[in-house]
Amino acid sequence: MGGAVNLNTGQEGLRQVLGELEAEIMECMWERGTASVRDIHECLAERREIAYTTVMTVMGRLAEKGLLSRSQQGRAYLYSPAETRDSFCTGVVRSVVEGLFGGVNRPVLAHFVEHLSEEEGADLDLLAAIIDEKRRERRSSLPSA
Amino acid sequence: MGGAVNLNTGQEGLRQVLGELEAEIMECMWERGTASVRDIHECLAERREIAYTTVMTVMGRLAEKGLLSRSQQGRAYLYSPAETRDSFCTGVVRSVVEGLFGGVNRPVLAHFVEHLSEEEGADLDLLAAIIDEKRRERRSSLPSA
DNA sequence: CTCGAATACTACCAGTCGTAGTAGCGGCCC
DNA sequence: GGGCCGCTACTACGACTGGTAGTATTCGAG
Repeated sequence: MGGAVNLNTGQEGLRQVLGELEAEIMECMWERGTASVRDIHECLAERREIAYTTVMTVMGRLAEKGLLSRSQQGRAYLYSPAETRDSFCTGVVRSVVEGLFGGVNRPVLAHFVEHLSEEEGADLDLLAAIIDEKRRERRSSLPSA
Repeated sequence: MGGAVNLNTGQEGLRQVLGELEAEIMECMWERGTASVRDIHECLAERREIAYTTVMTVMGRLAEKGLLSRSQQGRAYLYSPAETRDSFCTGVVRSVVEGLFGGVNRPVLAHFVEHLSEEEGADLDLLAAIIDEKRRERRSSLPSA
């Protein structure tokens, strides 16, 4: 799956759904893929003072929430993100849209295209091209189901 | 501006950004356009028991947050939504997307089309049609800039 | 067996939200 | 004019979430 969108905005955006520290930690985790509490603590400690146990607690909560998965590794746990950043963000947006508009469907998309185009009008053509491509792609990869 | 999307999902979705009661109240407000605390209280009281002052407090908070605006009307305040429901929801999604991906731009849209199409594949054609229409519309409404 | 690293448990504080009581203010009716 | 009524402002509190961190416990290595 094309992880094409890697506009790493810092954790500003994650803050919509996560706490400050949680976002920061997830950002670290996505950068590394897999890490121990120690690793993340060291990573954060470079920038600011923070207790090891604080990091541990939050990572635990993150795991509870299903954002991180962990596997016992002898003495320590090894954590890894349950989803890619990309996938996670997409999921967040999806769930917001779903909640707000009752699903991602034609009227919603239409609505969005309309509103987006008011400000990012120029992208409309590009978007059309992309969709066209996807459609063709799809059509050829699904023989006739 | 076409307020075309009126899929009233109840306040499920608003809950992503507002509290339960806040969402419920906003829903009422959007239905009525303008109302006093009394009005909203009566509206809610039909469905459940709730103190007048509770409604007042929350409406006050909503006004503080800028979701409602109010104007003194002799003895009482008259509240009205600062934005339409549609506009509000769109704004929420936009801000989420912006925060998460750093703006609504081509790669993000592309990304979305890609992901959405994985599950709502059928909508792809419709979406394409809509965009096409918008493009044509735009082209004809903008003589030549 | 003992030490040390890592985790688990627990706690505390701040902020938000739902909930609501009480006080105060301004008109209206008598 | 005075008192009552309705409305607002202020205040409060409990639940929950997130940041922060201390203490207890556990488990492997030496």
